[in-house]
Amino acid sequence: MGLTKTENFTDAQNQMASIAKAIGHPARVAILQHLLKVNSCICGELVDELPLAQPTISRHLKELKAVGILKGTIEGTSVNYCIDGERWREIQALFNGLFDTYVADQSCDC
Amino acid sequence: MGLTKTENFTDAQNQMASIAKAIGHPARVAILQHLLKVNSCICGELVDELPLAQPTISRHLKELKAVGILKGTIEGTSVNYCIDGERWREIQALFNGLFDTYVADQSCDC
DNA sequence: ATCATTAATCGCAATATTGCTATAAAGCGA
DNA sequence: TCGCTTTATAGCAATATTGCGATTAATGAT
Repeated sequence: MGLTKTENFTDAQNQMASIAKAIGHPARVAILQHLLKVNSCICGELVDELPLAQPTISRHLKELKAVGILKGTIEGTSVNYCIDGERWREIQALFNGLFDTYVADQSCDC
Repeated sequence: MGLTKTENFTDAQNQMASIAKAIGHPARVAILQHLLKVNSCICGELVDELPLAQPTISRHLKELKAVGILKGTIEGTSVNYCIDGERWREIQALFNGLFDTYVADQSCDC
């Protein structure tokens, strides 16, 4: 039905999924990479950088902001976007928490 | 249009996005967590574990397999699924490659 | 051979996502 | 004020995703 049954999963599982989903689009990966390189930039700069229309970029920014990865500060007529460092580290820890659960001697006959 | 313009992004960006997208569903997070706990299991076990129908679980497994996170081995009438350890570490490195690009003194006025 | 078990696939319906154009909203400068 | 710049939103069309029931395929057991 296109409708994820979020109510059947834990908050932690849903949160993990939301963040991964936010990163799960090449345009949003590109936005993150650009922000990592230049620290902060306005929407228009990304419009010049990426092959997508301005409203599309704006929407992708909104989604990254929704999961807390980005912060946006109004600065006159433009909006300054940057990565939320604290949240960034938090997310990294969240992912590594999952990754590190795999133990080297994990035995399986596959 | 629901159609991601993958051709406008780099292979690395698309790969990163595909993997994140695969993890970006609570059912798939739950599947990974279960596999991390029990090392390997068959589809039916996940059907008992998760509140989703068998065809739905099967589909989620397929998506995780598509990006290489899981391996499945036919074992009689059942299929044994487990995490591909090598790929798992590879993916962890890929994510940390992105996360670690953030430097602590990343200055921004947000 | 027949039946049971297990998993994958088909095909559907509902919802979500992506991208665009057109438009609004908000601030700045002349 | 009027226009310019910048970003967000509305609204649409196309495609993708999610989930299910029904079915198929494949193996193993009787």
